[in-house]
Amino acid sequence: MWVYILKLLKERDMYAYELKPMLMERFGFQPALVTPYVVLYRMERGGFVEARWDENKKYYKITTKGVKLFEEGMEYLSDLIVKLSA
Amino acid sequence: MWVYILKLLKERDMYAYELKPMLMERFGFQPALVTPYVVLYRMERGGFVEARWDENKKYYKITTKGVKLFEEGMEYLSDLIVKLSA
DNA sequence: AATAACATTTTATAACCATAAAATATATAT
DNA sequence: ATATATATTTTATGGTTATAAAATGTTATT
Repeated sequence: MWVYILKLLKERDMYAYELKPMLMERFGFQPALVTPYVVLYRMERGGFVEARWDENKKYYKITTKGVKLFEEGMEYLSDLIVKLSA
Repeated sequence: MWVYILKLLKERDMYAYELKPMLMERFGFQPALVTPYVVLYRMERGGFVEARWDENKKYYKITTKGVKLFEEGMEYLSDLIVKLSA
C-alpha cells in the first residue's frame, strides 16, 4: 500500500481522499476509504511524507526520506524478481 | 517466504531442514530454523505441496496447485514492477 | 554411554498492516 | 433546511506470517 501511495506522491502532491480512486485507476487496487488516511497518518509520523493545508484539504508531499524508502522498495522488488526468475 | 520455498521446490524435492541454508545461499535470506517447517506445514494443508518420507526425512514436492500459486505470485510481482516503474 | 548434530511437530506469540469503528466538519444539491 | 458527498482523525480489531516455545526421535561422533 505505502509503495503505491509513495509512487503517486512522487508525481504530485495529493490529499488522502483523492488517493482511493487514484489507486484503483493506476493500480487496479480498491482500498477502503479510510486506508489512505491511516497509511499517510503513519507515514507522516515516520517522516516519509509531510503535510500542508490548502483549501480545507490536507495535501501530502513525499520527503527525501520517503523517496529513499520508495527506491529501496523498488530495488528490493527488482532483486526479488531476478532471484525468482533465475 | 512461501515464494522462495516454492521456487526451490520447483527445482527439486527438498526437506525442511535443508531449506534454511538454501534460502540463505540463494536469496540471502536467513530464516529461523523452524520457519520452513511451519511454512511447509501450512502449505501442505493448503494443498500447495505434498510430502513423502525417504530415509527418515520428509521430502516435499510442489503440486500443480503450488505451481499455479507460484506463477500467479510472479505475475503479480511483474505487474507491480511495471506499474511502479511507469 | 553420552553428547552433539540432524530432523520434525504443533501451538502460541508478536509484529505488521488493511480495515472497522466512531467520531467530526465543510460544501453542494434538492 | 436537509440530505448527500466530500474530507479528516485516531483507536481498535482481525488476518496474515515469521518466529518462539516446548516437545520428541534419529544418526553420528567422542
